[in-house]
Amino acid sequence: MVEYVSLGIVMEGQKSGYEIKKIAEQTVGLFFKMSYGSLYPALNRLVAAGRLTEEETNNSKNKKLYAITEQGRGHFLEWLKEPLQSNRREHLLKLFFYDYLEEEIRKRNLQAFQHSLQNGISRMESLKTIVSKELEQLPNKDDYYYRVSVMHYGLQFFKMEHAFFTKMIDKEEL
Amino acid sequence: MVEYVSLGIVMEGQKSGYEIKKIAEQTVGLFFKMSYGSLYPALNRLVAAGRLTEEETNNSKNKKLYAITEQGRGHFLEWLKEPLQSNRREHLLKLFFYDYLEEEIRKRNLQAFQHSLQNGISRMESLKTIVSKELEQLPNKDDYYYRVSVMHYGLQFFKMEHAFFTKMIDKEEL
DNA sequence: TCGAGCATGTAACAAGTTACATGATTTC
DNA sequence: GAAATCATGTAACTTGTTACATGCTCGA
Repeated sequence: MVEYVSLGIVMEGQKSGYEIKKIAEQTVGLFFKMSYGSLYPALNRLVAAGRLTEEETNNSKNKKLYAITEQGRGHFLEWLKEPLQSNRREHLLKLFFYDYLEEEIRKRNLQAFQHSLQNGISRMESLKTIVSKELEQLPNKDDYYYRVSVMHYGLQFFKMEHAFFTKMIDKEEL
Repeated sequence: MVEYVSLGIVMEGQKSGYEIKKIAEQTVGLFFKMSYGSLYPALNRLVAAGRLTEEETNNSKNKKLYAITEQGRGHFLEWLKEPLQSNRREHLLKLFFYDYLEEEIRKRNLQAFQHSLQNGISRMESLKTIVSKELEQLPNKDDYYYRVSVMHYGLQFFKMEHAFFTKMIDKEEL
């Protein structure tokens, strides 16, 4: 993940590791944290793989500037094209870079994800009905309030994402 | 995390590793995955630490039943008492077990979390104003649609959680 | 009898965090 | 001249996943 985010940020132009981290914090920081301990090794791997170039700036502060290569750009866009998946909020990370993606693929992926959300909503709704019935049979249903609440959370979550992605697809004013 | 979830599930009564995994999938599976590769070693660690007891059932299927000890119960409840944090959705995991927590601490923690959410909403709202103004200055603001969208996602997310936790605090019908 | 489900486990690997280590530059 | 910020890096550790390995039991 660190590698893709780094590539994505460098897509904008030459950056130092330090700058990459700052940008990540200020933009996707809400759902993605990167530490120097993972960033710097990642940058070195990306250089070794030919996806970034490293330029030493001889300003005595040991600052290095990273730029993306054609290969790196391709690699990043391949990743960006892949279907959106909710795993570890990767879908939000991808969404942040979605301006770089062609409209056609973008729309296809957004709609596919939207369908999976609709699916989730349906599944949660039937589960809710079943659980509610089972709960009615119990004399002490108050003892399961929080246990059951996480199911409701799931439903709210899916609905929120669904509403949000509907806006994305229609490119509504946010 | 696996350790706490395992303890939490065994709080209900004796279970095998296999059962623990199944229960986890069916309940908190939406936001928490556990693999056997992490579960079985975790159970052995918990036994070694005296938090679970292991009972061999000689049913030739090599099934083992785990039960929680007093120490394990205490350890689990200590964890549960700690302030709710959004990190890796730990707050949802805790919420699932919140029926085990005393009302006083529960209410205090829920309210504290609620305040942090309110804080998040405020921060996102001011950020939104600033970014909107900056965006108006640009001729090509459409090129930043998705980049900016994740900020709106953050706001929606906080609002959804806020609404949900309001219900939790008031113990409203879900 | 065959496949699904029950049942446990390990070893190699992946990804990231935390703490430590170092030093320059800018700002007050 | 002290503190904040810029700037990079490593080593040990944490936590978990994936793939593999093994075998029982029950129902169609």
